[in-house]
Amino acid sequence: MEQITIKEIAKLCGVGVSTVSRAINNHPDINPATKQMIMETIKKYNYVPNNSARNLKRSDSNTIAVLIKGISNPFFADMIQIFEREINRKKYTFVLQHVEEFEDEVDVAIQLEKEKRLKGIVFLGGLSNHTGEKLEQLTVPFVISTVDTSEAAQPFATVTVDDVRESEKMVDYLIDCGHKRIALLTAEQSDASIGMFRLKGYQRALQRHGIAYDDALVAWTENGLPTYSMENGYVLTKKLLESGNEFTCIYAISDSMAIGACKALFDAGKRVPEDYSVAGYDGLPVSAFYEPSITTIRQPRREIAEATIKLMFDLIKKKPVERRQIFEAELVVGKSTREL
Amino acid sequence: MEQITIKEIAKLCGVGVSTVSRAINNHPDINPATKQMIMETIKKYNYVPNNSARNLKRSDSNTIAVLIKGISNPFFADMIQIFEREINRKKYTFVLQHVEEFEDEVDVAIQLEKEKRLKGIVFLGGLSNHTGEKLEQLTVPFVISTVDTSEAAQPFATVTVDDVRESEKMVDYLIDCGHKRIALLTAEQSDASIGMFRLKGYQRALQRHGIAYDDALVAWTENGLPTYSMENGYVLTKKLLESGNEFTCIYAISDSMAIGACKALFDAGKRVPEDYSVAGYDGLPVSAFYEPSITTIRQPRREIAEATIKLMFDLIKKKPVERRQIFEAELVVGKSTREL
DNA sequence: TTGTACGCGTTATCAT
DNA sequence: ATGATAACGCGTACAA
Repeated sequence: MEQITIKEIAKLCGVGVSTVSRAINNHPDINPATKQMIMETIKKYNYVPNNSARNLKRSDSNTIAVLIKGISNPFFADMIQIFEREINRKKYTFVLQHVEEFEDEVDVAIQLEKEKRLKGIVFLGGLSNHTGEKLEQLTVPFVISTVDTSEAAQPFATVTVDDVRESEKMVDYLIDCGHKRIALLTAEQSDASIGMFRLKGYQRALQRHGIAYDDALVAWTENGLPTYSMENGYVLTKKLLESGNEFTCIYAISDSMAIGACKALFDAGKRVPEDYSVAGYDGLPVSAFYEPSITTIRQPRREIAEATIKLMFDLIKKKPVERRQIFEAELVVGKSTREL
Repeated sequence: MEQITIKEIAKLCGVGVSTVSRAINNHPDINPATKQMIMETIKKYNYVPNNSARNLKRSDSNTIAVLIKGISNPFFADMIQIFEREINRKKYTFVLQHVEEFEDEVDVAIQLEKEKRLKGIVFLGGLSNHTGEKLEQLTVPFVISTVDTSEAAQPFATVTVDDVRESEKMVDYLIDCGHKRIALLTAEQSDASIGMFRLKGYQRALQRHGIAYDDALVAWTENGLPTYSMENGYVLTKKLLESGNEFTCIYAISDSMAIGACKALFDAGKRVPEDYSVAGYDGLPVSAFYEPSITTIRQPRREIAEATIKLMFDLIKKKPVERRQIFEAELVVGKSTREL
């Protein structure tokens, strides 16, 4: 099957290519009759304009790309929907770009910006330890969503929660419930992002309440399992139980891990929360549907997503903005924790 | 910031553009010294080739696109990983393309094929009621994964399970457990795809066992909620309970709905499986971690994903293939159902 | 081994 | 309102 081009359509219609182009792109100065005739032959011959050629020629495009590392993370599910809806609502084109595990999201962004003549970029996930040198190669505005880079004096636009503070809030609550020996399920020891922040919040809460930090109660991810998965939560909890160390509560840095923890406890014949309290983080829908419902930190995902897009457009429109927006998360007390 | 092009790099290096091109694309006939020099200036000036121009010029690209409708569906999560891994393993480029809810996935495919000079296309999700006329506009091989179009004599390459048969298998099992009044949580009444198939399996099982099909036990999705969500399962179950109709078992056409059903039952003071048995479909990881674990139909997602890619490459290589591959799913008996 | 020049399919500028 | 033509940035014959 031969590639049909705009030239051939022009020939078939007995007009010039520019007229066809005008028809395609809804230009005003074209005879409605000619336009209709052209559109009909286009339909008839199934002509589809080549996007590469368009992007090459165009100088701008009203397109906003959302780059996601870890696209199947349930945390992003409804956020993606909101990005899509809000960007379309502004008559912009929404492009969702998946970034592979081994890829550098900034490299992908730089490439995509040129390829698609982007107007703006949203980073979702990943992007933890970037010095920012590379980010300066981006010539369009960008917003980093949900990743709290937290290094002071970041010039970048970010919309996040304060992971340290929220984590501390949770552990505060658990301590207030009377728990003193709180186990922590967390990321790899090398993690310098979310895992580290939530760990820091844990440590701060302990310290403020005069409880000694006990290494033996911290379960680091070290098998190859996906950090935030239920399976990892299960495995870590099992190891914790087998260690013989005593604790009355498990705080997992994600809801999925918390659910895995519950399952491990059930399998060991324990009850939640009667024998052990279990808490998570994120406020995924499943935390409310699990039985017992999981005590968690509900991140305002909708608000974060909406604020991200608003910030994006404000930057595009060069309005004055607050570049560093921090949302407050909500402690949701479920049935998985109890007072001692 | 000026767009830096291959020409400028050539000028900076004092060579012709073709030499720069050769350096970039790892061509053999180039002086290693020249190449290194060029690569250094490229790095120095942060030159990134424009993909649109490349795609425009190239006639082929060793790229395979995976088009997904409903990208945040947890059912696809690990499948995406496998696609990514397998395609990369074959030294092909993997492109994940999200299809918006209101978009026609075939239109997107046609456009993308031209834009990126694709070698092949995988459809994941969506694509229910296509007559196939449009699909014929695709000039590269494509595979439809997990969507059982099931209309006989489809000339398309598909990798699926037999949704009707598997659904029937589940209901068979429930009936064997002694359940006679089995409520069904299903999709919209207008659904002509997965929802319809699983309904059909339900009906067949009832019929074979001489149990009358009772309209009152079928809860159709009709609020605007996402069909396969926990929330929808919750709402439908609640309505079912309030209807006063008697039943001993709930069969939901997805695990998420089943979990929502359990929650609704718990909230109504019922126990699972003592008061009501609950079954799902899909075999998502969460079905095993939920308490009680959900009796479900475990679709072999890994195998389906791997077979999809294998079929894809066989089609590309024009090897003889079995165009219509049907995998068997596994009935996983959890603790959410019991014998009467 | 390297450089020149053309064309990929489209849009935009400038005539008409 | 319409048509010819020059870019857009790159790859690749072809010539050197």
